[in-house]
Amino acid sequence: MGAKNGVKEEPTSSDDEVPLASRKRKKLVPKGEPQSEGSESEAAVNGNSGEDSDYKNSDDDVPLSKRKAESDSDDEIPLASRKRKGGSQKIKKQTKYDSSDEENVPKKKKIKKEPETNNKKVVKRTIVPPKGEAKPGKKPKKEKEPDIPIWKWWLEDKLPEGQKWRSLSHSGPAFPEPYERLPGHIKFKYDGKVFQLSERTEENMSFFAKMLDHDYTTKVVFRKNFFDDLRKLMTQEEREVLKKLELCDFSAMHQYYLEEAAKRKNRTKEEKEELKVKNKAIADVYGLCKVDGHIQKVGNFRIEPPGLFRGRGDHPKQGKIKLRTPPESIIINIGKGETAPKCPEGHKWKAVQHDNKVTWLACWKENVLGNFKYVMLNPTSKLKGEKDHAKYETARNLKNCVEKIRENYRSDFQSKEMMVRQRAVALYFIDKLALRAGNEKDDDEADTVGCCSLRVEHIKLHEKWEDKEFVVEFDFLGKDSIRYQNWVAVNKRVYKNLKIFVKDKEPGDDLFDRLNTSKMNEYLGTLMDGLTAKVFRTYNASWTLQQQLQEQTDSKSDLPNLVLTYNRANRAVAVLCNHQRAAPKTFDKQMENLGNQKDAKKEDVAKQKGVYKEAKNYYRHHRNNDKAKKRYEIEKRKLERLQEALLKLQVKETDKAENKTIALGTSKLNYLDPRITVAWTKRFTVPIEKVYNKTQREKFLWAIEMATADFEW
DNA sequence: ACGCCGACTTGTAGAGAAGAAG
DNA sequence: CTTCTTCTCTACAAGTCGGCGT
Repeated sequence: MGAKNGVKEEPTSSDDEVPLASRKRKKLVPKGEPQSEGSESEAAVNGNSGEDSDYKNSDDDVPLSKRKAESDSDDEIPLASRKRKGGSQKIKKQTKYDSSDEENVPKKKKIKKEPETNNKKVVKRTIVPPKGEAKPGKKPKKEKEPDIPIWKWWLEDKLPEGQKWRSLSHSGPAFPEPYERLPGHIKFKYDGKVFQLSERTEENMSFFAKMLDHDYTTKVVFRKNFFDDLRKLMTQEEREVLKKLELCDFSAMHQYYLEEAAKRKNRTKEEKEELKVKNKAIADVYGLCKVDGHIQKVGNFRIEPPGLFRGRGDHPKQGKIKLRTPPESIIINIGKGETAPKCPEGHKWKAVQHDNKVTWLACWKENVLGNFKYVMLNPTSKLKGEKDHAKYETARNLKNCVEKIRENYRSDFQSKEMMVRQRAVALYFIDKLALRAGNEKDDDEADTVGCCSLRVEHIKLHEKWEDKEFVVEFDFLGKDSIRYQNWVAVNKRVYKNLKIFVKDKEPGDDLFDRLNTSKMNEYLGTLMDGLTAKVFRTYNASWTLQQQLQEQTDSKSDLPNLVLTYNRANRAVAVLCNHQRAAPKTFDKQMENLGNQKDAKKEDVAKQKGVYKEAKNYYRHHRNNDKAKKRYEIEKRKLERLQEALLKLQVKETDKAENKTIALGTSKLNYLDPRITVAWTKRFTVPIEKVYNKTQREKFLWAIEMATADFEW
């Protein structure tokens, strides 16, 4: 499946055969080794309000949830008791965000004044009445949609550069259910003795108890982080007693939650229906908003519930407690002149702002990593659709100048300037292998890399590998700690350069020590407007899809085989982008089942063949017998249908086998220009629902409308 | 130049719904 | 109808990248 071969000629050498087929990739199951962080957290607990609270991450670790629900601001975080300056040399993260009010509001550059022009255009008032809670059964009154359906956004007037909307109203975010205490008979025991827990500790423990069957709870780092945080959030009395996680007996709690889960699963039809109605009522209020006069779906309108942080791979912060987010932490973004969504009784929003340079409706800062979380629109919205379209247009644009860029970097392989050489080689990888850019990462994140952050230890150079020359072996953990393993025959000059880059370096040293993503992107920007590293991924993915479809589609194929062709093209892209999934747990069994089904069907076919032949024979000798004729025809059709079914099974089997560890969804959703797919389905009259499910059709409605059968990328 | 921050896209897992098999 | 499988959808973590302040 040399998807990209033949396109990117490498004049200088034989590196065209990317041994895609030979890739062996597996998810690295990270072994959670100790990673002991020292005793900082202990200090945190003890120094709770003392002057020695100068521990790492002190800000992050301050138990926000100490705040009373009614508290009206963040101010009560004992600022005074915390040092924010002294000794901060070793404290990198800490300053990231501070707890004082102003500082916690994302400082938007120029949000202060909105251009006058908008005010004029502010469409009439909200249709989504702000509500404290969903009123089941009563939907917000619907207004009729404006003349131009929203998904034909390309027919609408463009907004001025940088402006994202003219008017915006919504109902704010929905909050998760409050914690429900365990029934009295569920006891928690510590060191064999029943112990009465405070509500907060019980809630925090419940997060752990619910996960007891999960692998996470066996990991040392996870357990330590959890228990450290748990202790910080305990009452004084609890802290004095509950000192070791190992002595905590969660079995009663765990059992209880298992039963609850079972109950949930065994809900009756009526209960399910009731629940559905209730959810719908919530979605009708919080799931919709109005942008520039159009009703649009909101994406993630629910505030994330509290729980334990599930960092992927070997994340140093896995297991830390993600606190419940109170309204006091949430910033609302709405149109000027709109009434802010109603805040839950007795609370108030952290702030209400009117910034039309951003697309989010609400945001808050999450306590574990200190990142912002946003409530944003659904992918079906104009705002997202337009952006998506623009992304693909940029990638298409790259198509026109990619050859020049390639020539460019090839000649840079010989530059006297080391940075330029490194940049050229890195770009070669980004282009040829669709690697991610690879920003630097902090020590308190999982150790993963991309192109620019590759280290010496991640590649091996082979003068000869199997039948190829100048092979680079890649083996590293990429995004989400997914392993990337590949053997690539490269341009000879690239190989020589790599030899130089590696020379006199330790395994842990940066391969491209003069390079980083900003330099790369800055450079790319000079080559083409809007060009950045990730555009290459989009470009190569979409280009490969089109190429594969063009090459592989046999217009005489029947429908199942056409679909198979599409899936194969899709798969070639997924392989290129290294989109992996864990092999389904029951994969082998499933394959076996399919095999059995196929055998059975084969038998049926054989049997039917006999019946058919007999009928045929009989008919041949009784030409004028209507019954014989009818029987012959019936048996014939039966046979055909069976053969068809067998074929389908066969196709299914191949498709499944090839798909074992490959995830198609990501590329379909994020990398493949939907217009290519749409054009293809139109050209070969494949029903669109064979390749896009409902959500996908909604997301790509713009492309379904836009692309004709002759669309060419 | 560089590090931090904010906003936005990309990515996998897992829950829940729907469908097929027994 | 129940049970097991498969598909769909949501949740939320983890990237990318531009801009700002120093």
